Amino acid sequence: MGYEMGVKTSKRSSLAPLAEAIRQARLHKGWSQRELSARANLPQAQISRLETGNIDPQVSTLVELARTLDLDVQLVPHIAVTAVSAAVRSAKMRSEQGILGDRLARLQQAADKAYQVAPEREDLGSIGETLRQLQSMTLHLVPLRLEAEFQKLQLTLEIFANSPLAKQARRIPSLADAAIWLRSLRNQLAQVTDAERPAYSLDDED
Amino acid sequence: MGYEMGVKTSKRSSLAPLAEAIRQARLHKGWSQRELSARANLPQAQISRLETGNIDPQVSTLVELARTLDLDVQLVPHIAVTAVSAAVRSAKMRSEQGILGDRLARLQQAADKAYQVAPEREDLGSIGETLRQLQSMTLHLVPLRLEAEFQKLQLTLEIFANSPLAKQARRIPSLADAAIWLRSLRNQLAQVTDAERPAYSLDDED
DNA sequence: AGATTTGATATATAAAAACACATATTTTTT
DNA sequence: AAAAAATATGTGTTTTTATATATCAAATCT
Repeated sequence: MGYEMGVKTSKRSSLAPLAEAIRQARLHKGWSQRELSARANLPQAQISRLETGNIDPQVSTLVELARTLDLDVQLVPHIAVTAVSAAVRSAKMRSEQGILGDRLARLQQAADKAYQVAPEREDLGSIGETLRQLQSMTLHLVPLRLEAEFQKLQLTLEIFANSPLAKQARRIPSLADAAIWLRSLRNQLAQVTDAERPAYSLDDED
Repeated sequence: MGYEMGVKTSKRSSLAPLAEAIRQARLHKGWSQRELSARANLPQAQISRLETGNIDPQVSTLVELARTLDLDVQLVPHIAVTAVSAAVRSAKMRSEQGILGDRLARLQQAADKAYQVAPEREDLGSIGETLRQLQSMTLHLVPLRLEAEFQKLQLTLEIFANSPLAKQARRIPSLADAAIWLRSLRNQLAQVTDAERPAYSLDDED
């Protein structure tokens, strides 16, 4: 199977960074190849081949994938690459901070509402309080990994607040767990703010 | 000839900016399609078709052309495009200012040398003086259009300084012309520095 | 453990680029 | 105005992607 792949591989080696960037962007959105394939209207097989560097796609294919992933294909002068990298990094950071802030605000609102429904539940009070504290902290990290947990908690809180039955439900372990988890998260962040290194890494796992 | 071009054009419309960027980069280098074709090791016909948007090239083709033109194909997050544009603009500006400064310094050196050879020629003295003034000015524009003229002048000065025969040549109109041209250029720039708009446009002619 | 999802490959067909030429058509130079 | 250079376009062949579909192995979820 290894016949005549000399030219191919050399030609494609320069494409590897682009392929990897596409993959990372997709993972960052939490999309599977199939999900991306549906959104970009391209076969999943094609995306796999592209990401693994087994093809040298046409520019329109790359552009379409990029567009779907909120990316722009641009030609950057070599003399500007470092400046551009810095600009991208800081723009990303700002954006993710904003996303995190919005999430925390919505969570806190949901927690407050739930607490009004059931003021006897200490865990709800704790959750609201911790969320308030988290918001007031200047975050030195953008803990993307937490988004899934946050989403679950948001849902739980909303269901609790809106369903009149949920109040007297026999047990809602997720809420108690969430209270504990949130407090420990706040403690970790407090350490960070007190001049320590981040407990959660800032970079992606590559 | 216009049969079935619906899909093609729509697919390719998003590529137009890239094609145009390649063309502009090539023109900025002062290269013909043939020159680029030789450097990038691609047929000229292919470059023409790409620049006119008549094909949807493979990514390796785009990357190879870009690399030859000192460009990098990058995926820029939409949220970062404005910041990136700014970064690119300022990096370009810094670089071009540097190029212009170097050119002026070399010109002045050549003019001085020529003046030493023939101190009786007033035009040479004027040229040297004007070049000195141009260098000391903070330039608000990057007059790329002038590079060709500068190059010619540089050559003329060097030939004059190095050839012992040139001194008593019957007429060297280019030198006298250059002296006048340089002075008028300096005057225009002086106006600019005195709060006016640039006489030469900063942008390219598109 | 079993079911589902995910990513990588395989195959066959259609479409398009890459290529090497040749040749117009425009633009620039002299 | 003529010559030369630069760009666009045409043709036939080869190579490669794009697409549809199926399958397989591995990771993930229940």
